[in-house]
Amino acid sequence: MADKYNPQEIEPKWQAAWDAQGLYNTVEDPDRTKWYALTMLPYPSGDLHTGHWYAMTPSDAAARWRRMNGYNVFFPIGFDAFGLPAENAAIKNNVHPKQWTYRNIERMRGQLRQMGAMWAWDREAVTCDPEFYKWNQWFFLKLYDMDLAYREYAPVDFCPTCNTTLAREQVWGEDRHCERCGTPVIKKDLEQWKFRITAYAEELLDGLETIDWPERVKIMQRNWIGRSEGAQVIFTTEAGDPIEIFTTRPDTLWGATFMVLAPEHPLVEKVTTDEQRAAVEAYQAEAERKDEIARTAADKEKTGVFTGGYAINPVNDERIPIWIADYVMMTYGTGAIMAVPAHDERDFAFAKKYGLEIRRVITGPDGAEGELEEAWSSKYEGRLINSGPFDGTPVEGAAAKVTAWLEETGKGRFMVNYRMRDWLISRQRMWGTPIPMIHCPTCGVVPVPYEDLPVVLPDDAQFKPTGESPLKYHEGFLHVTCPVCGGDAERETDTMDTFMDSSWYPYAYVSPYWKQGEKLTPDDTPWDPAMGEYWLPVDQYTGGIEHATMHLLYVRFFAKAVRDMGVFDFDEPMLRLFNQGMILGPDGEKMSKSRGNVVNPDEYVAKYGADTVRGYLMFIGPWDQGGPWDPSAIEGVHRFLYRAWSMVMDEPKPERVAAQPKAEQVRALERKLHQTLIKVNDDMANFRFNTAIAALMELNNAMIKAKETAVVGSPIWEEAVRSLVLMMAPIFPHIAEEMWQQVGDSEKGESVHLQAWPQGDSEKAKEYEITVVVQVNGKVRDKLTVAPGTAKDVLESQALASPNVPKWIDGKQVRKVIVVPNKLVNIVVG
RNA sequence: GGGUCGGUGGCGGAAUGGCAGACGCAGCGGACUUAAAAUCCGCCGGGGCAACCCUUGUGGGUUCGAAUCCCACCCGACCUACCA
Repeated sequence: MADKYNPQEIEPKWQAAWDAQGLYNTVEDPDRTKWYALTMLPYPSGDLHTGHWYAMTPSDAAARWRRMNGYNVFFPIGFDAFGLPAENAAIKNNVHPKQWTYRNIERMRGQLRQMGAMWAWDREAVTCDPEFYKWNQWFFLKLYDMDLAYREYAPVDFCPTCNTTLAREQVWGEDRHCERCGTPVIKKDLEQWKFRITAYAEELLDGLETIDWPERVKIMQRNWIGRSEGAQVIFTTEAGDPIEIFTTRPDTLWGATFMVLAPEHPLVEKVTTDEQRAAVEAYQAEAERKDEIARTAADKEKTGVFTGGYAINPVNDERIPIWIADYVMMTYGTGAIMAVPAHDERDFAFAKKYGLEIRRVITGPDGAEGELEEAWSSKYEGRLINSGPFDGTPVEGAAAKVTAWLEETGKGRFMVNYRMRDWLISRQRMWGTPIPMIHCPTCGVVPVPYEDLPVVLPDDAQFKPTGESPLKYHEGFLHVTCPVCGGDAERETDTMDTFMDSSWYPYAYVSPYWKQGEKLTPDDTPWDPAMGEYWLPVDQYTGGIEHATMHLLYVRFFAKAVRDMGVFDFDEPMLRLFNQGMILGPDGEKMSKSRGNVVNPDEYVAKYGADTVRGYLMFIGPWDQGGPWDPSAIEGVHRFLYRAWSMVMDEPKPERVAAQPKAEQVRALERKLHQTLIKVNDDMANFRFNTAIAALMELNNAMIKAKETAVVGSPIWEEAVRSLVLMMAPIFPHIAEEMWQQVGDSEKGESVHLQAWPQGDSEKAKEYEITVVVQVNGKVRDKLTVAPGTAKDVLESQALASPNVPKWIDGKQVRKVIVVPNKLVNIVVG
């Protein structure tokens, strides 16, 4: 008897041995096909939780499987180390965020090692290291040079709890709350830095066609970008000020009976008459307040106020009233609309409520021209009426004709509008990358010269309990001489959104902290170009879907911008994406401290070992589905490892080894083995770990039985044992390594993780006899055991002659017999 | 309101047009043990003595045959929301 399976002993042993051998160190080998496998980098919160295990260990198994299949696999790790929790902890406990962060990172490195993953620790990167974030600043300057970074005074979303502005993507839900803390955001007018992501809107849309990403994510990104085609038309106020509008229905221009501006629209003040001013200002105040107190979409009752002003419709020179209403958003389109109540549901409701004119300009499908009960908005049925030169035009295609006419007459033009806004990257917090800009009283806003990078965060910052950035009060940080005129100036105190870090970290990993301590120039590259050339782009990315319209959009934008800087020449940063689901508490709810359903993986690792925890997480169900953690079900995986261990490690009984096995017993094991090899390989390639493990369990069960027969003395037994161990290696790296040292014979001493993945042989996997079902009218009545490939007519006659069939067809007429070779015979009687 | 995904034993799930319930958990019976745990062997959707019958959210349809395809509905999860 060999020793019992003892994960607590073998796991640390192998982790140390792999480290010592440098088994997972990165080697750029031009003779081997590279595979860049990446899992979203963790935030160093201080503890690796079950969610991390669920995201990372299956990624590791997939990466290991690739490696055994001959790829040179790069599987790096690092830390997304900037962000609010560090700062909040600093305020609470009076430690510098840097100390807090690095302490957490140290702890999490240890926990990550316990996973037994093939991390490329030699390429680790920590985003709060100045040698990392100096490149954020370098990128910022490059984007500024390219006019892709700019500063704008505009209303922005501000979280009063986090004390900072947020990107549109970080504002969630009906009540427009902060993604991080849940506080409803408020609007503030601020001078803020933005990245011109909208410049790439079209490309971001088109690029989706070229990448192998989940359809769900693509749909979310498409919706987020929100492309719509229409026309820009310029109305004018009576005073002659232009009011630009965007419409997807230029064919309804003659039906515009009023205009609506967003309450915040800059022209409101000017068009409002004295009589209406009080009402308008009251409404504006109300609308602003509505932003502050969660404006729910539940009450859809439309409200608005007449400004007293009028606009001229350029197509027919009609004078129409201008209203303001909060159903028009300042953040979409131009913040102003032409209202066509007859053909737009919202305008219809508004017109009804305030008694405004509803003028029909499109007939019904039956030619109806009468009064409407509700808005008629079909783009395909009906003809234009009351529309000047376009009377009688079928509505299908009318929009294009009107647009052409608008262009000819100079009243408007074709326009594509996007819902997506530019990326607001300014944050008013301290623990982030300082934006490398200087405010000079004489020269204005001036970039920090490249050679002066990095602008480093001070180590002695004093934190305010309010969360207000200490940078604003830090004399040493603040004061600077203007690089242009040499006069006294101040540094920008805003820092960058941490999504900046995650937008390029995949490239940083190929040669982290490259050019350490060196002065930077605009012609630098943020990583070793040779390394980048070999490893980039990422072949397989894995992570949660919650980033669909944030990180996963930014990272694509950034790739296009970096390409246009000339740093690399590909268009998409990640060729394949897989989104895992979410691991839930035993109660089926999201794990949270307040619910008290948090499962601590360290506890289970201590009890069962990392291999069991890895395997259990992969066994729960399909990886993209997630699911609840069942504390008793983990026993099943542990038992499997225990049984596999004694099956492989314990000597078989000598009398069984000496005996002569029956040929069919040998073939049965060979068949099962090759069926498993084919199945597991296919499952691993497609992230179907749950069924791969089930297949390994089946093989193990079959081998436990076979071990009690003379099959153990035949060569197929050795092959099966070795193959099982090899197939287990990606999911269960430690136990597989330990077992391999016993069964690996010729390769003895060499790691199981350096072995080639065993190949299944479909000939050997073939069944030599199969069961064919005999049905009468679709119900199973008997079964035949035949050789595969038995001819149709033979099957048919055997089926008709099978013992249990006659009583079902007696007295009835056989109308049809359906024979599916190797599957079934269905006798249709009636 | 719109979009996406899902609904299969007591539970997690397998099967994507051809024997529903692989694999595992829980449960039940047995062996070992003074006993228990662990381990091992067996049973395990429901009804019925049996022959058989019923069973994949509900109702319809296509098909020789449907968990799987189509239509309608119900329920749940996630995303999104006055998008002009």
